Amino acid sequence: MDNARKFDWNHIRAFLATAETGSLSAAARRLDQTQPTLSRQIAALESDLGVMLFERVGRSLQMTGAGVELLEHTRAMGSAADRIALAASGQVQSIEGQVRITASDIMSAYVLPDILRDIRAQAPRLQIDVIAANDIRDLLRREADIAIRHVRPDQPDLIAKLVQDATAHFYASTAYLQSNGYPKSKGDLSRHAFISFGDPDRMIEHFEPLGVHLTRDNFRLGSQSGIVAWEYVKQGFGIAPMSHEVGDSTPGVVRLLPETDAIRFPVWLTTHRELHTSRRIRLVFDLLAKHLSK
Amino acid sequence: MDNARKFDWNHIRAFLATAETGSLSAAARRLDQTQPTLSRQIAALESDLGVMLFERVGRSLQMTGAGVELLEHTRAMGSAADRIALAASGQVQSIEGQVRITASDIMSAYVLPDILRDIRAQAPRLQIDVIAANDIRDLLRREADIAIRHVRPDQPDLIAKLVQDATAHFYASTAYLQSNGYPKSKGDLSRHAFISFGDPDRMIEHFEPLGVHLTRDNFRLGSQSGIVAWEYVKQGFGIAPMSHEVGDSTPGVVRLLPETDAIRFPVWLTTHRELHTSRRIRLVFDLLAKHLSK
DNA sequence: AAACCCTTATACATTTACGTATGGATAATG
DNA sequence: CATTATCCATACGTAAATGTATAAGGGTTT
Repeated sequence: MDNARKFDWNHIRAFLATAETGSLSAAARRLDQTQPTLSRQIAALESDLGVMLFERVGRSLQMTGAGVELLEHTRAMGSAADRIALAASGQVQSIEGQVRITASDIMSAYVLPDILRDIRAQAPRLQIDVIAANDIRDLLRREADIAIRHVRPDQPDLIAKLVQDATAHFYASTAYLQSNGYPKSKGDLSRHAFISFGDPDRMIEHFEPLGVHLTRDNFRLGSQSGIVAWEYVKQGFGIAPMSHEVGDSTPGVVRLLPETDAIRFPVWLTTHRELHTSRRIRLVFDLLAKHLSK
Repeated sequence: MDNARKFDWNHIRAFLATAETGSLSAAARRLDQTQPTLSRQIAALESDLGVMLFERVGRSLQMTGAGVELLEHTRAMGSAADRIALAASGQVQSIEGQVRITASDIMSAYVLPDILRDIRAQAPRLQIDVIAANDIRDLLRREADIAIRHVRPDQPDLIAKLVQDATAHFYASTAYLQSNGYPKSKGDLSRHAFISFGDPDRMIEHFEPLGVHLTRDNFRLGSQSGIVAWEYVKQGFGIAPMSHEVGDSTPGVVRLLPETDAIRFPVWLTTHRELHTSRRIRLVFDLLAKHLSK
């Protein structure tokens, strides 16, 4: 019947790459896939079309007459795909307007820059406003378009996506540790100085279930600004928790109790319903999701 | 970067079908897929390209300007795919030569016809010889090109593929059952007349582990030909095992002890190494594998 | 205005495809 | 002639895509 009319279009791409490079292994490298995958895809395509495309003669492949016959149309398909990519890229680059992102000051300063670089590359005409704030802004009142938060939003009108299950550890500067000693266990932490982000009482009750028992006496210095507090940690004033992504890449600061279980916190990407209609918000949302999901 | 240059080509087909039919559900029906699959594929394509293709407005989708822009190139890609299918179909139809298939006489008579019809439709110039034989032919001596067997071949030079784990049951004609009574349990079978395929002793020892205890006295009639023996069953001479595929589609014959576990036997498709180089053998082998795998 | 039909989006279980590791085979190299 | 390197095919565990079931949102009809 019209059995041959349903084949996997990706297999055509595999055939094209194999024909142009001359081997399955080279095609796999070009397509960022593995050689067994290409091997199976070509075999499946041959089976679907009912035609042999290559003769396996020792180590190298030789294209059959049928393969040559199909190659021309395959090239046409490939160039159409290239034109789609090109046109889409042009559409993206023409996107303009404003998108406001709100995130914690820590994330705004230390995590977002790499992502913003990619956004800039893809849509140079877009204007991004980063609202660095540790209190939660109201998306429904359009104080921002996209929010990066660590709690799930309660309003059902918002679109929320859990993009990461991040981990945090305790960090301190080497200078601090040389003066005050290295804590060997969770119990040792109670004798150390901590830097608070925001309300110390909330930090105390947050660490309690983890087996880290602190009191207000441990918090002699702090700031509502995460960046400022982290600066105090770098300067050797004490210990503070930090996401491993930021902590591990800060020079002069080391992770404490590395064998202890990490502190886990979720990362939620939130936006209002306009995501479904606005190209620019959609673009930024997708790129944020891609990068934050690692 | 050139992020948009790597997208799933099948998603382009999904976009094309959605654009031409006007809805995800209709596109899913055209492509023999489900609506959630299409929904995800379009969403993934939009994310990969960084462009919104449709606006979700109530029940119907409306294409965006970006979608219209890409549609033209998408059509080009689709028509190239159609030309590939057409050219491949032409290549298949031009395949000619002889292919010899060996199988049991039962399978040759009752199972192969439907498959042969498909082979004929795809490659009308192919000459198929079916060697109906219940003894095993030697493929290495080229007595046949492809063998359908119920045991795994021992020669390592052969290519073997397990295509099915078939099931068989006991069958008898309604006329026989009205005269001799319906067996209610495996034990009842010992009091009935059986028709033998080939050697009765081998059948006896084959049924022993299944809890069906027979002696030579149960076999008063038989034939080395499966078709002839099955004819005797239809004529009411006794009981015989038969694959459910054949048994269930034979009028006037019913399955005994339906709640009893089925008799299981494997179906192996075997060919010589020429499979890798011969288009016609490859074609027939793949079609047999497709149909026999259900 | 209520009921219905058709649409799209989400949650979960299953199937499918993929990557890693390995074996076999052939051509190029010392 | 042995050795190395490169290529393709197969086996198996894992990750991704698919299908089923279900909910929710709009139009259309009664």
